[in-house]
Amino acid sequence: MAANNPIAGLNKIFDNRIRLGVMSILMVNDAISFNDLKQMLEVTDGNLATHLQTLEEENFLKVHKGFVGRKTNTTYSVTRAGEKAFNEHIAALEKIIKGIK
Amino acid sequence: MAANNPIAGLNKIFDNRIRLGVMSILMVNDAISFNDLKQMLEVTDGNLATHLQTLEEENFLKVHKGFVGRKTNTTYSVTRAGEKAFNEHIAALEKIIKGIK
DNA sequence: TTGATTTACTTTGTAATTCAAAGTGCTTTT
DNA sequence: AAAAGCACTTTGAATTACAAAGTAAATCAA
Repeated sequence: MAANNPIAGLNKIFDNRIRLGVMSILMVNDAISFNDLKQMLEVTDGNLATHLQTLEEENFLKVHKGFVGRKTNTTYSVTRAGEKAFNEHIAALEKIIKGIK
Repeated sequence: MAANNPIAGLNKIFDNRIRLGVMSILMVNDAISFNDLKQMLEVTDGNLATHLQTLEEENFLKVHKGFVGRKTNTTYSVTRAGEKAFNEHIAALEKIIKGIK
């Protein structure tokens, strides 16, 4: 194994830009709604929903189905595992970036 | 358009980890051979070849088919356009990372 | 000199991924 | 009552990614 392999520490889940975006938003904002994410990332709802599902299946985020009055209000936040995995991914990215400069 | 869209500045070409790895290596090393890249990134040659082709078609890198003695020695290096595009991608990544911390 | 190996690929075929669009069910607004 | 919004799911098509096998020219090993 090449010890200097720059991409070895990257997480495949975060190769996708939308999932990377979702995570980066949720790392600094607690409990963001589906609609907010959709607007922030400028994606279709079907597309966003599938990526959120992927992230949820990986246990990287959790869903809170709540209500505002009688209207459903779904929010998302990162799990401990998601935080850990994302930080590791970011660390790998930083290593790549540092290698360049 | 959401002005705070964190993923807007990312380049689709560099979403792929192998292409990201190739570029990050070539940004700091001039004239790296096919075999060196293959070993550094731990990929199959078919896989590497197609990603190099993609990068070449985008005009992000150029190929030098040279010789060591009478043996072929192909090396790769980034183009000006590749350098620019990659730096922009890295800048977008850094912005995402900075947003997190 | 014959056979194995290396380099730098290309070709092939499959599997996975990504995405938009349309549909669903519930609620709210008009 | 009708239209629109929210939070999805389903569908299907297109793109992408990948390993494995094949190729051609050269080198090295016996």
